[in-house]
Amino acid sequence: MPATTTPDPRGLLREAGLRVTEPRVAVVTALADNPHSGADAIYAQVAAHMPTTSRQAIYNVLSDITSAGIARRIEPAGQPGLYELRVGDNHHHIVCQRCGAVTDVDCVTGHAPCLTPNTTNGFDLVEAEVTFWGVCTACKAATVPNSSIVPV
Amino acid sequence: MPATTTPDPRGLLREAGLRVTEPRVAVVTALADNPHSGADAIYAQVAAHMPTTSRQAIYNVLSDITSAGIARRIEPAGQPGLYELRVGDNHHHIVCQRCGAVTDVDCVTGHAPCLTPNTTNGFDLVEAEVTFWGVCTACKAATVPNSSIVPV
DNA sequence: GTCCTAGTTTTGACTAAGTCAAAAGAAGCG
DNA sequence: CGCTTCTTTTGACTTAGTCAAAACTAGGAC
Repeated sequence: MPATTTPDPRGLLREAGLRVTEPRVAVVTALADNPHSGADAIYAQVAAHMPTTSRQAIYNVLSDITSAGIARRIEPAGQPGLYELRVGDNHHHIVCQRCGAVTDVDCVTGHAPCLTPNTTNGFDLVEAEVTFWGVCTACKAATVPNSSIVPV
Repeated sequence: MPATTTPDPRGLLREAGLRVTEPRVAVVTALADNPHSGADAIYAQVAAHMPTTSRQAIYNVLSDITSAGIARRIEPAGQPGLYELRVGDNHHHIVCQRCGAVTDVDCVTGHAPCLTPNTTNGFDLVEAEVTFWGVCTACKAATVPNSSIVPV
């Protein structure tokens, strides 16, 4: 009953020039079902179906598919690295300061860098990464309203 | 020779309602001299003058002055937490993808959130954090031009 | 000036997240 | 069907940071 929204993991891998193996298919599928997951969450999900999987394999696969351009790694302050399959559209994220929930936000301009600073201090600018911080619906509704994980 | 740009560490601490102790003064001074330093770099700098200092003391002080509002913690992806004394002006950062160097960029609007997404997915928006990624002058000039620490 | 007490610092063990490297195992070409 | 190269496993290790209890000290009270 997991309504696999996956656009064919095997195809994705093959197109990226990566060998199609069980762990890789499992990781891509897990990411398609649960975007913005960390290595550990993915490991848990994959290990449920494939108990022989090692945590190291997950790290390997994530790093492989990230450098192959299938996945992207984001790292909001105070959280371990999270991965998502949505790549190349230069979108951004809203992160909940209380529970860490992450959702996507479309980029206004649609191409990188979507913003430019008024002075670059001599840097060659490649990309602007925008992270919106706020409080998600669930946390707004929660009973104890004052316990942020990220001090403002 | 260290042209202490410090606006009186003792005053800063006292105004924030914190006890003025040697480790705290040393950490604030170190941060004033070297903004965007990590806990370890600060520890090295402080320990040079105060060899009895413990790494834990540095973590305590950093966390104290951060929650007192004297310092701010930033955490660019792939790097440990960095601290700076410049607070309350909602500025942003440019980070070098090769060497990790960080410099400040003034915020265009000057107040938080300086940007708003076109959909908040139900989140209450608090702040927009912008990180510009690029290549610093030194790395542009470096001999080996292709070894980023952050894959694009 | 001296004492007291809450707030600080030290010490040292511990956790989380991730990396490194060598050996065992499989994908897919010929 | 076998070979070669790429993957995965195993397990030790590193880095960044947290937790908790004991020792110490800044600064107000006397």
